[in-house]
Amino acid sequence: MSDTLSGVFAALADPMRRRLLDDLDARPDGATATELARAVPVTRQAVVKHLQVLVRTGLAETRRHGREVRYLARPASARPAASWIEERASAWERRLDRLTTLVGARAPDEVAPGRGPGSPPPVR
Amino acid sequence: MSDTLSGVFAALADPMRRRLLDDLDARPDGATATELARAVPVTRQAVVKHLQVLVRTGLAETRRHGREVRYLARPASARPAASWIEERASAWERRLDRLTTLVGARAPDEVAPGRGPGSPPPVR
DNA sequence: CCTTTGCGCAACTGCGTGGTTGCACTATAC
DNA sequence: GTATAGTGCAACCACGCAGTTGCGCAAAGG
Repeated sequence: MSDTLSGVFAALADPMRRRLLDDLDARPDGATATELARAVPVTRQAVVKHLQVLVRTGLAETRRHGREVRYLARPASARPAASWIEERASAWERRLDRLTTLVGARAPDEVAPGRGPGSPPPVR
Repeated sequence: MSDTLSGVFAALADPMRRRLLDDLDARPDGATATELARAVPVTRQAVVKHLQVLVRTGLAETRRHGREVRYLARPASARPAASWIEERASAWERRLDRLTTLVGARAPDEVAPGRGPGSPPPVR
């Protein structure tokens, strides 16, 4: 999972982590692990681990104030993940459109020149 | 993890699964597990398991033709996940905007959306 | 008929990880 | 000073999962 995309997806796959991220997102000046742990049915240590995952994937960052460590949300780091999904989904929809227009045109011989080089659309 | 959002995120967290999804996405009429397994350095069984995960989360569907089972991509099922991210990211940016205007408008050249995680805005 | 090919099921292993407990350390409060 | 949170580190356990191997079975193709 050294790949950053996998990291983001994996981080967001855990409901607890999404919950913490939301909690963090609601506090403009962040929160400490112990604060967050009070609102959640797990140990502070567990919360810390989750926060470390978020930090490691860039979804959160830390800032020290005296002896306490405040965590801040950085949801923008998840944008590439959202883009990945969106690319596939829209590509699929484009293909669907092409297909339906093709069927509607009911003329296999006047098929439009495929997209790009190397990938002709052999509808089989 | 019975929650569907977690399922989608978890499914996409695996590079192999994303790879298979892309491979599937490239074939308009789907592909069988054995076909996909030929292009990938793992067993057919492993591919089948991955495909089952994709089906279970709605990211793919199956269709039987005779004795073979073709898998089709359904990337649109991941849209809710993308939306989840996008909501948080944009909310965070709104908050940032509010903050910067509050601090004093002399700021940042750009707070525009759509950049990678590598260049965090100058939150100071 | 028999052979081949592809699918499905089950068991097993290795590893990552969510969660816990316990303890040591350090900065604040009294 | 002492007491009191708050943080960090480490060991440990349970569970899930990616991946493998092995086998059985059904559908095509001779």
